[in-house]
Amino acid sequence: MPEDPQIPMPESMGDPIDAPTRRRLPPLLRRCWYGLNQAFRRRIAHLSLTPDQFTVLRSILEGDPEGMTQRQVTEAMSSDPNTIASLLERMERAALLERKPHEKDRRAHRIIPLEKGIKSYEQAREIAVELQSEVLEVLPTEQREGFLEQLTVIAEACREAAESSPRRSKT
Amino acid sequence: MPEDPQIPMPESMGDPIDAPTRRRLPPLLRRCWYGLNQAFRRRIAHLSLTPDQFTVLRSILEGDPEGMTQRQVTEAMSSDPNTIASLLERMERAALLERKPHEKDRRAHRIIPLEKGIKSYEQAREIAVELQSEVLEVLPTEQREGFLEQLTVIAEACREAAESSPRRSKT
DNA sequence: ACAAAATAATACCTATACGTAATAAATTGA
DNA sequence: TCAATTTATTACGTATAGGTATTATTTTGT
Repeated sequence: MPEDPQIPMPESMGDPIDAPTRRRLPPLLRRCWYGLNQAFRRRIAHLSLTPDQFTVLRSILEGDPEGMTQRQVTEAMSSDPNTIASLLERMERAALLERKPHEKDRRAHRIIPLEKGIKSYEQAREIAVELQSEVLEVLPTEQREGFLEQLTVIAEACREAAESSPRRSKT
Repeated sequence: MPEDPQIPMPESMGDPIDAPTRRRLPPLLRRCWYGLNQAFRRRIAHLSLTPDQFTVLRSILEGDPEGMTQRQVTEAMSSDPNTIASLLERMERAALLERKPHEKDRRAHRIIPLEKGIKSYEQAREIAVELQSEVLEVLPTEQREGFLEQLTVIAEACREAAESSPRRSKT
């Protein structure tokens, strides 16, 4: 598709990699994530659901409606056990799901979606699909799959960067 | 570089756009942003600086070291006035910057970086540059600029989606 | 089998994210 | 000019992000 085999190279290519004139990954990801999140939050506010609560519901409904553990939800959401614990606590209070003792592992809980959670999820999902299409539409059709593939590679690299950056000294 | 002019089309292309088998923009952006942030937070923790505080310093140092208003910082960070207000308050307490009354507009403040903020920023920036390179390296060189361009387009679309999603009714 | 290490959650803390409301000052329009 | 509107910031409340420490269990190594 590129009419020129040479890589298109903007003038800014000569600038240092962190110059404001360069396209930099972190600010771009920041704008993407905050913008997408804000849009979604506002569009589903009437459902009394937050974007993260939606993501929890998506994770457990697509993952294992019979009951993932909190740890599994944490992994599925690329999140943190602390964050997930309080998130699930609020969602249980809101009757979106329930936590049952795990029959095999008495340390763990099974997270079970409730009717209210399933219904809210289904309504929000339509809005999510519409939003995603709206955003992806700004890329030419032929570029979309390639872009998402590259983003997948970058996502994996980010996850690895996080894992290889320990909290304390690498004792 | 693609050996086949045809767009590579995974089998999952036949699935509904929100099927778990499809590459979906929101989960990918989530993994990218959280992973990158977590990695950066851990790598600069010894500087007593958070990723957002770093972003504030970058914004004012690249924007106008003579004193942007909080509103301008808010725009530069694709953030929210409330968030920025408390962020700046903590940073002022930590002596990273100071807020001076604006000489033209008595409602506004000028945000001035302090020595400590500049020093911390410079140290963190090297880590940020290294991290960004590390992540981008997983893409073949020829794909990087194109990817960042597409991400720029997506970022703009996300921002527009957020702006066109009002908090309340569009009264 | 048993002490040590690993694991699932929780408790508690600080930092963001952002909604609503209030305040004060600047801008606008008749 | 002056009342109405807009704008910059703060105050306050709830939700999320994630660090450290603790508890309860399970798994491991010998």
